[in-house]
Amino acid sequence: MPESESLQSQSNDATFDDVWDELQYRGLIHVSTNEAELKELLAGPPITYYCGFDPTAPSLHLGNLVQLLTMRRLQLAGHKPLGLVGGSTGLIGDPRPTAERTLTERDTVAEWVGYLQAQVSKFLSSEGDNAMRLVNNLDWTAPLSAIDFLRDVGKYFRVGTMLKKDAVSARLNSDAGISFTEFSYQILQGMDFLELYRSYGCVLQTGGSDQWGNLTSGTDLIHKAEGASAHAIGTPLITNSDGTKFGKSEGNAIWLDPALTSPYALYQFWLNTDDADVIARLKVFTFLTRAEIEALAEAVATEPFKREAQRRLAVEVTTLVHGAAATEAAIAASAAIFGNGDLGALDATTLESALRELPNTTTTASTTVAQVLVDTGLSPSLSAARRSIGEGGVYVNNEKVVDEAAEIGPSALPSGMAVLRRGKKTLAGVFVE
RNA sequence: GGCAAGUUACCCAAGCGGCCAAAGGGAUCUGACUGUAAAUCAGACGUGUUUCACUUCAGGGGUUCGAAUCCCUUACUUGCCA
Repeated sequence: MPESESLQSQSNDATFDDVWDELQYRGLIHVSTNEAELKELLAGPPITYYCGFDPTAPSLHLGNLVQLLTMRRLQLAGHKPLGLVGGSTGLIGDPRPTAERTLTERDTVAEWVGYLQAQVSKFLSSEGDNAMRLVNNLDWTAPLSAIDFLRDVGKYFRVGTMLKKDAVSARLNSDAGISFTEFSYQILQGMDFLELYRSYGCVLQTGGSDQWGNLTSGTDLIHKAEGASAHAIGTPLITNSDGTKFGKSEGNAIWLDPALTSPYALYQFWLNTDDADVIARLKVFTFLTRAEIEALAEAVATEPFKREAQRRLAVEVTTLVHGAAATEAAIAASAAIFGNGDLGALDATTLESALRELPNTTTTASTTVAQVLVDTGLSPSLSAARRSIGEGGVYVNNEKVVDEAAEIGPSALPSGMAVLRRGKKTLAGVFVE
């Protein structure tokens, strides 16, 4: 199968001396093991590196995309990636700072492993000398008996060290405490790195800086068990300048799976990036060169109202994740719906495909607008839907709805289509039968 | 194993027999202002057939005219002791 056009067109910025400098420019290195050694290692002959993704959900999200793109940049520099999907670590769950995780069913985890593997494969090239190879830690963890685990692996770990890891100590200091299961997570991840070192000569692990404790767990283990030195790079946690969590829209995570987050929603998410954040996002989430990014930074400073940087960011990332065709559709839908406002003037085909990009529903003319708000997911309950109407925040085809008992039929276009809007930019499509 | 404290809405957190659908803060949503930005200000924020009704204060049972509040019990969490 030929590589996607997206992968083929990607390259690192040749104006950097080496990939380390580029990663640094893009703000992708928050912590790392010995910098000088790493820089040299990355500038030298191809090395094997890995990054793990745990199946804690049916899809990867934007946070994972940071890792995928970091991996891709290293691959473009000639290094060999191992994409690990954690069939075993996903069964355990890494300790979250707040509370214990609920264990996921084994069957479910196995299913999710398949989904994540497919997603990881999309972002890394599987061709050439440094093709990406998928690995699953269940392969070496499942056959291990508890006795073997304790004798061969456990001896290398000191409880004192384990307790000092941020993820663990945060939990010990909270009133949630921590189970032995989650406490042990760092050992599993350390084992993964050792196993990959032995099987593939893997000497570098990348991951989010919140995983730093788990990353060093592996480098320490390799040092103790093999007397060799291995490296780790922790990427920064992406944060919004206004202090809110990055990667959420109305409280929901932004997923890479188009069934969970539509290409339109993804495009809109990026389009709405704050001025204060947009340049940093371009560095992390696109393959634009330093020169291109600097030009866009200039545009943000001088003509912010054109939102050129946001548009470019939205196009780049949507194309990266869903391809050019889906991006075209998302742009067309956005233009149609956020355009001049005269929806009646739009040709039916364009409008229909735009509505198909949105959450949409088919209903009858006598259904109340409030009910349609609920059916399309724009409002969580009828109460909330009526409240929104009462607040003057609901529009059908750009006409404000004033009556809480209004029906959808009379406001629909002759074609039977209607654009339902709550607030300024939360939209849904309605097809009236 | 023993003892103690705790479990309140998305999160944190008040409430300690009726005035509790439950203070306050955060998050979120809407409106104004804008550039489909930020900041700011105002309002909303259990559910519904919405001047009323219904279901919530870890689960179950009880006391009472009446319970988030008192009692018993189960589960879980934390701490101290063994």
